[in-house]
Amino acid sequence: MRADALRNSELLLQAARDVFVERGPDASLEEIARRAGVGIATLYRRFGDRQALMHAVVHAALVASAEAAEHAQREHADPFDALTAYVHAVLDLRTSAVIPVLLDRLDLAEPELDTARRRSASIADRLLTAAHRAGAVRKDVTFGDIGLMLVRLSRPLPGQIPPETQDALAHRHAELLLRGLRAVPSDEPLPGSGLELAQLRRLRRHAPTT
Amino acid sequence: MRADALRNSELLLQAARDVFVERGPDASLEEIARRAGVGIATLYRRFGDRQALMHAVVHAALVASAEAAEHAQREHADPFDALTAYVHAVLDLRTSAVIPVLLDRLDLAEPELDTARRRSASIADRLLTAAHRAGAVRKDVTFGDIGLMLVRLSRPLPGQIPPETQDALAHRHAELLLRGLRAVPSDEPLPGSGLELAQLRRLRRHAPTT
DNA sequence: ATGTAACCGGAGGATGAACCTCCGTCTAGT
DNA sequence: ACTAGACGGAGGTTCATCCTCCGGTTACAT
Repeated sequence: MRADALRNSELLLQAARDVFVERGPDASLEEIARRAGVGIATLYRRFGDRQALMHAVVHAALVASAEAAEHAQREHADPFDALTAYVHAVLDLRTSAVIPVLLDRLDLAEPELDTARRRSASIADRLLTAAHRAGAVRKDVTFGDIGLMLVRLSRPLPGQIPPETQDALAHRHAELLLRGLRAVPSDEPLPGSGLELAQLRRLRRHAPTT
Repeated sequence: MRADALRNSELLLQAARDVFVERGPDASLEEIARRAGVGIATLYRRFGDRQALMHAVVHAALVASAEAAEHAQREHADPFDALTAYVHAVLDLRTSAVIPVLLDRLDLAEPELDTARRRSASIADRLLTAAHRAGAVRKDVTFGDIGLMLVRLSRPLPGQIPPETQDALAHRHAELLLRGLRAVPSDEPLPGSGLELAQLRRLRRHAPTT
């Protein structure tokens, strides 16, 4: 593969990731090409169709975040620090932003994707389990909670906010979230995870939705 | 105004709010009409154009959440409980979801909108100030933090998730957030709000974005 | 330096979605 | 029972996106 072709492939993958995140799975392929700074023909030549492009984007995201998880585990002895590093890495990689957007359109049975998914999930799960075992994280916080909060933190805020600001805010709010996850002395169960729905319902008594 | 016309107006406002949240400010007006269960002509007859519809949606949202804030303050003696009730109410009203989506397209100078905005903001601000004064909320948590986290919590998650699940998750995650906001003994400043950016930078050293 | 295989960009016809008006029908309220 | 006022949806127009084809350009080996 020629060097320029390789470079354009990577530019297209990045652009596709960002545009899918912003505009959803039906985003214009021409906008992706435009954003990558290449012609539309180059996109079609490289990826054939929308499906193949989505597949490539998701595969790259899974591989990158698996590596990030391994790296976080290797570099940080303290489990909470490792988890924190992983959370920030995933925000930078936009993994949690792009995958849910494309999930419905993917063939998850496809072996290449399935392998990458399992690998990524198992390493991330190990990170949280370690944090739990060390007593660093609230007991009632699940893997799903963290995953979904990462989705929320990854998604771009609506309106015209410069990308650097978006990123800075996401990382700041991630810290806010991590404080919420952290085990504290007064460790009451969280409504919805267990039995304490009554308390939540009480607090939600408010003026009716008009 | 005839009763059926009034009912259709309200259905349209609700549908418009939801569709704008899901599809952004350029959402199809025909989809809005479809979702409201009325003909497209009814939408045009009632609101004239997209601009007027957006205006009406935002105005309704501001008024409703101002009322919710007053209600929360009136009903809860404890400032943290009041704040909690307000957060859950705003999630139900979708205020924080719809306003940022339409913000760029609105004429904020427009008096009717400006009045509603000031009123809503000042009441909400009073809620947080009270919580701060009571020492119930971390000192480095700003009004902007809460507002933006509400935006994140309000936005629909991508993919095919049933609305009830979306709502339940949003409220659960709101609790997670509120725990993070709550003042705790080991009350280190949050990176980004003050000076402690070095720590954040250290934790963010991870595998490079590919 | 030069040849060439591989790569590139963009024009352009086809398609389909959304806009917005017009008009014949229906019904809420007196 | 009457009618003012509200209703729905057809349809002409406009416009973005799709995807292919082809003439020009470039990386790289010799």
